[in-house]
Amino acid sequence: MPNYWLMKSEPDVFSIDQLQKQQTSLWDGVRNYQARNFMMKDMKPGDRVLFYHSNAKPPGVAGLATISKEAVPDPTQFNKKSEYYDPKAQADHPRWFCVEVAFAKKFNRLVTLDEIRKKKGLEKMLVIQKGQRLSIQPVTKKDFDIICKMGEGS
DNA sequence: GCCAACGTTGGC
DNA sequence: GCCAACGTTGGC
Repeated sequence: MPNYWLMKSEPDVFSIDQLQKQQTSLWDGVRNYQARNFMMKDMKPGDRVLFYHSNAKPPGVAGLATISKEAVPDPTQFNKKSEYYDPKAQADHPRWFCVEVAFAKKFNRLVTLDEIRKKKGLEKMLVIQKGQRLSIQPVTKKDFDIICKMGEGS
């Protein structure tokens, strides 16, 4: 049975269109322990993902992805030239992990944060809770399905 | 660009 | 282990 997630990305940095172009991508650069733990411990291949565009105008869910590989050490933590370089990470003791995601589909229309706020039944989604800024969040199947329908509508 | 909310760091 | 200072997120 798959789990359901919402993963945030700033479209200026990495968008659903880029994922579609390259089909798969490591979800690297996550530097938050709670988000890391979701990837390390809870995500497994086949899990479904709402691809959320944050810091966008407007922000919202742009499409769907699927977890294609379980977590591996995030290579950017060892790369001194990367903005995600972490001097405290050691090769034999990595600190950060990332899963691989595969493109699934781009919605016909963006499901905006504003619509999610107003939609009956989605009141409990973490993404609309005040102060919630975790970049990877668990989602219920019910909420996942509602968002999918909204994204496929006209 | 502002800033509320939250996470992390580091001195003690 | 506390907590002030600082950094980041992300909507607006």
